[in-house]
Amino acid sequence: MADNAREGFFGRCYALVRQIPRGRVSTYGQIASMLGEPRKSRFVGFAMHGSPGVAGGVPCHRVVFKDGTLAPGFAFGGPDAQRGLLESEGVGFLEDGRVDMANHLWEV
DNA sequence: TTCCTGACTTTAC
DNA sequence: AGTAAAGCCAGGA
Repeated sequence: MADNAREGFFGRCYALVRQIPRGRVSTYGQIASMLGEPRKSRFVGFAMHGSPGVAGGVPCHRVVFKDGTLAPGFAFGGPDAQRGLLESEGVGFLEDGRVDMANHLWEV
């Protein structure tokens, strides 16, 4: 299906995030880098905001900060919900409340 | 139609 | 090593 940049940079973000397997997470910068634009990290997250949602095939909850932390309170209703979703997928968390990217960072 | 803001990251001093 | 500033594109008002 031509989900290839159908909506500009946003569409590309959705397509890429959509390829993130269950139990795996990725970072905004990582995704932006995959798109070939490591400078557009902001829009990756912004694209998630305009994303159709998890039901739309865009698991924005699998996208976290480069530090492994979650959104401060812009997404889903709180990082708690995001944490719950990730844990439900088998993603481990650190004592600091960060995602265990060391073993769950999505790599192509 | 124009201006501003926005889930971030990187580089520079 | 830590702090500060800059940069990117798109959508909404």
